[in-house]
Amino acid sequence: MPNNPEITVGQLSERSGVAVSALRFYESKGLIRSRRTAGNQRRFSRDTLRRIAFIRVSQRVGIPLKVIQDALSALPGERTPTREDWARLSARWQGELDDRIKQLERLRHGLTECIACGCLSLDRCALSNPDDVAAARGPGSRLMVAPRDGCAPSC
Amino acid sequence: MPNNPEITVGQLSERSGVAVSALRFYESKGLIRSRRTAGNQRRFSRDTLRRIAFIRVSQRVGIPLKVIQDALSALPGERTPTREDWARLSARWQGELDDRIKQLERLRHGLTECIACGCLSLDRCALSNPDDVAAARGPGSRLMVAPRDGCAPSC
DNA sequence: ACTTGACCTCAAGCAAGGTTGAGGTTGAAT
DNA sequence: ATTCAACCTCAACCTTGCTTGAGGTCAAGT
Repeated sequence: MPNNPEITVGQLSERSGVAVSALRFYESKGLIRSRRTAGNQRRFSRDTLRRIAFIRVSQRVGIPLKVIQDALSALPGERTPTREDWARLSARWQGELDDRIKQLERLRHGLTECIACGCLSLDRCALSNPDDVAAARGPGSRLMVAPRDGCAPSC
Repeated sequence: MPNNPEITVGQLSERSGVAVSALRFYESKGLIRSRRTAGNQRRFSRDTLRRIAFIRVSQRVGIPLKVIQDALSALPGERTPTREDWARLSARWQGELDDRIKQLERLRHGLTECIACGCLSLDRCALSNPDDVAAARGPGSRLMVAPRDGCAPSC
């Protein structure tokens, strides 16, 4: 009883704060996995909680499930992921997070500068960058938030 | 010709980089408005470009269209919005942006700390805050990103 | 007059990320 | 032995944020 390694979907839901329906959905998408009992009920290993933590964190940053799934597929799968496995994974994510934060900061900066001078216009300040996190994927670079800072001279 | 104040939906699309269908969609949602010609075609005033810039910027930060629409409804509507109108609006948004950035930073920090020690677990580090921008709405407060920083002692 | 491209409406479809409900089983406790 | 919450599947539905297509009009050039 001290370390029963398996939990039910309900327990997983309770512990993670994620609805049972969502958990089943995640499983259907391959984000988490489970063993089945003789009676066809799901049993999750406890490290699934970590996976879910990772999923929710990633979602909050705006990463789509598919991409999260790709990332998670880098984890071992058979053996329980080690601390290092997680560390490697999250290191990658920290890069994404950093990028995202920088983007937001540029945005905020741009908003300050450009609105202060009244030129909140797309063609000049290029505040509207169509991409976020997904940016890592495509080869085609889209117009970025102002190479030089602000939109100073033209406004 | 120097200052024809009105543009067609196609021109608006071209200048903003937003698809015509999306522009019509925005109009249907009340995010932008247009006058109609005798022949029932849309004509937009040029400051619509600013609105669209604002919309796209806001979307990038993860704000849903409804909320953006609420914000935009604070703009005059009859008279063309002045610089100050925009400034007021964007000041509000900067607050949101700041919050969002802070959240991300807490996240990154949490990711560093908690993963370094191998305890990426929901119940301890509470990295999984279900809400973002939407947080302003619900009365029920969900578990927040660590009151104290990190997950130090328990890990 | 006629062609052509840009415009119009309205309905349907799509993708993501789930939730809801019907109808049926399991399993732990009484 | 029975009960009853918790589990199962599968299909349908929901919201957001658009796109696509059918069927029709408008306006400018030849």
